[in-house]
Amino acid sequence: MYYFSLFFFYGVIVSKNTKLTRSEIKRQDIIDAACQAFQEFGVQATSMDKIAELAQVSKRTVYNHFATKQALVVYLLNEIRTRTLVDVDIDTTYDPLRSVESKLLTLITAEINLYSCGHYIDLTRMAFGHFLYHPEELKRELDKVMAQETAFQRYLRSACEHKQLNIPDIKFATDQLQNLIKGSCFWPQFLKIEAPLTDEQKHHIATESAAMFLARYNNK
Amino acid sequence: MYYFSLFFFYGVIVSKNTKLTRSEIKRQDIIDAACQAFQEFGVQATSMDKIAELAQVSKRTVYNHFATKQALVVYLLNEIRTRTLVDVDIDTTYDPLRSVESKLLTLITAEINLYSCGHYIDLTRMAFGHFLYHPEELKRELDKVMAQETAFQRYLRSACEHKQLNIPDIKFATDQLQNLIKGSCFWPQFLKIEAPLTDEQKHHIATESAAMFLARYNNK
DNA sequence: AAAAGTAAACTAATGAGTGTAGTTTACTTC
DNA sequence: GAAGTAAACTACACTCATTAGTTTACTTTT
Repeated sequence: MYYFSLFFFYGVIVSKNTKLTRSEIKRQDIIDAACQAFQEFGVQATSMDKIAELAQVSKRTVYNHFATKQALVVYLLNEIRTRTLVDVDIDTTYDPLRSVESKLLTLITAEINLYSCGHYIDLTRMAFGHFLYHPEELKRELDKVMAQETAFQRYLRSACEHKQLNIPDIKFATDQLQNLIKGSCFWPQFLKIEAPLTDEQKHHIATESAAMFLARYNNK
Repeated sequence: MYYFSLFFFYGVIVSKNTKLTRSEIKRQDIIDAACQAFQEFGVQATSMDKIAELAQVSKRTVYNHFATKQALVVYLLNEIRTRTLVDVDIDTTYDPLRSVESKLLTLITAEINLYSCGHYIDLTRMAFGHFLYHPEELKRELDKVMAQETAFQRYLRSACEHKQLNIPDIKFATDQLQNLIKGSCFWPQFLKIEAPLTDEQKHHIATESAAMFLARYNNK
């Protein structure tokens, strides 16, 4: 059972008082159960009866909290996304006191850690099961998640302006760098065909990605 | 309607006589309909009734040709795979008369074309919808498809032995190159979030992937 | 005549969502 | 601390739609 709960307590409620009402506990149980089941079996293959059973709650209670299955799915997608996007707000302007390589490594590592936190993968997996056959909706969902992409772009542009890098097409180069990282850190995890990366592996991928990128675009 | 039939005629039958029996025609209609529906809506969301309707065939006829829905799915996956793997049998030994860059471009282009042929994407999309929540089976299916991966590896090893490239970890470098290509040519197509690539785009990606790879590993 | 196709009605199971009558919980108020 | 109350929970029986797969009685193709 590789699942672990994404939801523990509502911060707000915990802060006012450690005690949760029964209703809140039940709601949480439902959300946990749905989260687990959707991720493990997919949205389609998970019935509301199954969720009720997993949550140890009557089916009627599930419907008291969420009017429809769709509502439950949408709630979860939004909830996980907002919890995932703990905005990786890294300074993206070129700093003459720091080597481009070092800065790039920091940015790459941040990205790898985002992919490794589990929630991000879980979110996209769930979204996929739900949206794989609705490309327009999928595109919309994914766009919301791709905020990080621009961090690279901003820094690369800044470094180019300071003549540290020589990149004819920044958008394209950003994609190349992203592809190097995602191919090793995101997709295999997404497909659950590769075990989670160790810290050494992450570090190796980060340094090698930076090395290849700089070999191509460094302004020597 | 972006679908186009993957199945037209059985080569064998066509060669003996241009005429197909009614049974064979019906069978083909069923296969075409299933193929289309599975790719468009997913296996789960496609009922046998729907397939019969699309194929303009009675439901019983569907069951005369395929005992169960599962049998139909398995048949299609195998059929598409064998049709897709028109083994890209490129020579992978280093040739002193040809630059590494040129040879690499040939290999990369072959790979991009494989991804662009449509069948490959359709196959993996269908396999995914079917196997996303059965990682072990998915892994097995994918492994069968990943024959091309070794072509790069063989050539890179050969070029290393001839001191043309300097690659400490060939498997890792192969993955890097694959990631550069797949990130632009496979995944966006797979997710149907990007229009098919034009020839210029393909060429651009091929040359830039080779350039980045050689910038890193060329033995200058 | 044999093989294959047909429509249509059928079974059995599943799953979303509802209605109901009775029970538990938490929070007053006496 | 006992009694009352409203909200939330429970079990369960129900509707309605869908879907895999079967059966039947009849027709068309080869």
